[in-house]
Amino acid sequence: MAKKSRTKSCDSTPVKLKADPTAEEFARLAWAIAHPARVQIVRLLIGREACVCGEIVDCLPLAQSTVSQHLKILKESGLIQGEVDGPKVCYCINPKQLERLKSLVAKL
Amino acid sequence: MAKKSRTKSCDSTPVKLKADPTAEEFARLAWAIAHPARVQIVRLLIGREACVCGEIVDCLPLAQSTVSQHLKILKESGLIQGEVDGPKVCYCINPKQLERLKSLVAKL
DNA sequence: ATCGTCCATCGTCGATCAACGATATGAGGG
DNA sequence: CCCTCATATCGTTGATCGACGATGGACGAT
Repeated sequence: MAKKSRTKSCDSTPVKLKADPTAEEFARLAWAIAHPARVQIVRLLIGREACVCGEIVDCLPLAQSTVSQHLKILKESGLIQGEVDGPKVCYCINPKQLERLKSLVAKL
Repeated sequence: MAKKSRTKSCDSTPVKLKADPTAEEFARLAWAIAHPARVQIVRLLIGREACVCGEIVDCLPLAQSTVSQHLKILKESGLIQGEVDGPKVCYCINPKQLERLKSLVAKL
C-alpha cells in the first residue's frame, strides 16, 4: 500500500528486485574473504608462500581444525581447490573464480 | 610445541602472522558486501536509482527495519554515508572507501 | 499544537559462525 | 600388519547475524 500513495521512485525497476542471482554469487564470493584469517590464507596461496594445510597452520595463530574449516569454506566458495599429494593436501587458488571476484568488484 | 618438532615451512614469515591490520580492513569491507541485500543496495546507490531509505525499501522485498539495519552496517563499514535531508535521509556511496575496496581486491 | 511521514533503534527469535579438542580417515614407512 | 603423520570431520559452546514488529524521535504541513 505504501507504493500506491507515493509517486514511483524506482522508475527503472517497476517491481521489487527479485533475488538477483548475480548479487547472490557476488555475496557468496565476498563472504569467502569476509574474515581476516581467510584473507590471509588466500594471500598465502596467491604468493605461494604456503600451500599445504600444515604450513598454513604454522603461519596462523589458529588451531589446525579451525584452519581446516576455513579451507573448507574457501573451497566451497570455489576460490581455492585442493588436490591430494600423498598424505598431504596441496591447496591452490582457483584463478577463474578469483578473476570472477575481481571482475564483479571492478564493475561496481 | 608443534612448531618445534617440524622444520620451518614459512621461511619468509619467521613467526606466525599477527592480526594483519590490512587483512582486517579487507575483511571488514568484504563483509559489508557479503550479503545479497547489501550488494543490491550498493548497486542502487552507485547507479543513483535510489538514495532515500524509503525508496530502497520499495526496491527490496524486506521490511523497513531490516533495510535500515543493512544501511547501518554499510555505514559502519564506511562504504556509504548518509546525510539528513529534512525528514528524509539521503544515502550515497563513499567513493574513497569504494576505491579502497576495489584496490584491495585488484591487488590480490 | 497536533498530526503524519520518515527513519533509527530496541527486543526477540531462530539460524549460523568461529573457535576448540577429540576423534576418525587415509597414505606410507618400518 | 601396525604405527605415524597429515587432514578431515564431529560435537560443543559462546557469539553474532538476519529477520521482523513495535516503539521512539525528528521534521514539515495543516
